[in-house]
Amino acid sequence: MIFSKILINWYLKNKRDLPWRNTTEPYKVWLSEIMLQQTRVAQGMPYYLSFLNEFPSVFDLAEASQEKVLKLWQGLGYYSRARNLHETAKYVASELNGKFPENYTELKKLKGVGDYTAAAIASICFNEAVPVVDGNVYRVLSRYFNIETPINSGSGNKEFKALAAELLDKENPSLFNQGLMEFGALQCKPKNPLCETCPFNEACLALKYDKIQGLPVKLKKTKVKKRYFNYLVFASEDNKTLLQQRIGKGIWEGLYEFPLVETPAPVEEHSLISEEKFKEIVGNKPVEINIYNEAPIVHKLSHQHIYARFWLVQIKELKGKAVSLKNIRKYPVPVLIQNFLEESDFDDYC
DNA sequence: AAATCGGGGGT
DNA sequence: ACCCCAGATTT
Repeated sequence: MIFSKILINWYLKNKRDLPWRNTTEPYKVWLSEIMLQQTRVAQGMPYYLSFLNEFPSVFDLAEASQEKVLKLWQGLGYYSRARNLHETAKYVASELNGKFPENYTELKKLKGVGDYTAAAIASICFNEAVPVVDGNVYRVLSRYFNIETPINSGSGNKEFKALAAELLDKENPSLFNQGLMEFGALQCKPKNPLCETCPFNEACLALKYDKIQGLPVKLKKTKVKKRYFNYLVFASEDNKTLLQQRIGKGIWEGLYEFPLVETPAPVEEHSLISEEKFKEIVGNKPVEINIYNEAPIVHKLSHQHIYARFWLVQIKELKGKAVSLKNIRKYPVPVLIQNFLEESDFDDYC
């Protein structure tokens, strides 16, 4: 039997019942695809549901503040997705009268919509015969055809996309694409794939040559950097603190955090208070600071390990943009800060 | 082509 | 510890 036929039969029998599969509304499919980029279904699911609940249409999302969008996105990671999501919603609502583009080429022009996502939306919503190539597709095809081209190389992407396009069932692109991804997620898993019950186990070349473990081939991992964060947690007598929004290119752009003194190495109090950044934040008047966590909290991200220590700064009065502690929950913050707030009950003071 | 951007789960 | 996840964007 032909590849696509077997695949679609497998899919119809084994697919999970997921909320974004009960619709072809571009808004809902787009939302799910953005959220699921580099994100497991189980992790993205509650965010998908809360976003749809809060923003039933693209107009609702467009009208929201960026802070509200980021707050709802908090904990999902890759926050540029949320910023691009919001920007695209505003564009679709105001420039396209709320109607998403209806083909791959036009979809790809939207911010945050790349090769994969444009193909996914085009095929699922509009039955356009364009192949999706995500992590699942790389794995399934590399194994079935015993392809050793690194999947994260320029030629690799082209090769797998061409292969997927060739295999694609042009009559059923939606079923085929979703089937191929679902098959990778449930059957042809990265570790311990279910080859015994696999409908392709007689044709799969990787299984034949006992190369399941070694495929797909992926090039190097970039080295993990270590960073040392010293957060200054102010607390005034009228229950206010200082938060600042991260700006610029780096991590957590747009999220809020306590005033930060980053140092190239771990520091103790005497070194910390002599840092220029510390003086800039605290000012000239001497203040008493107390370490909250002697042992740094290690916050591990895929490309950097952050060693964070929190310093409590009791102060009489905070001027300017001080944040009332009872409002602190409204701000979008990194998980590192969220964890501190929960552990310390810092926001329960008042 | 390589680096950057999160957080969580599986092994 | 390392890898992976319905990748996109910038350098």
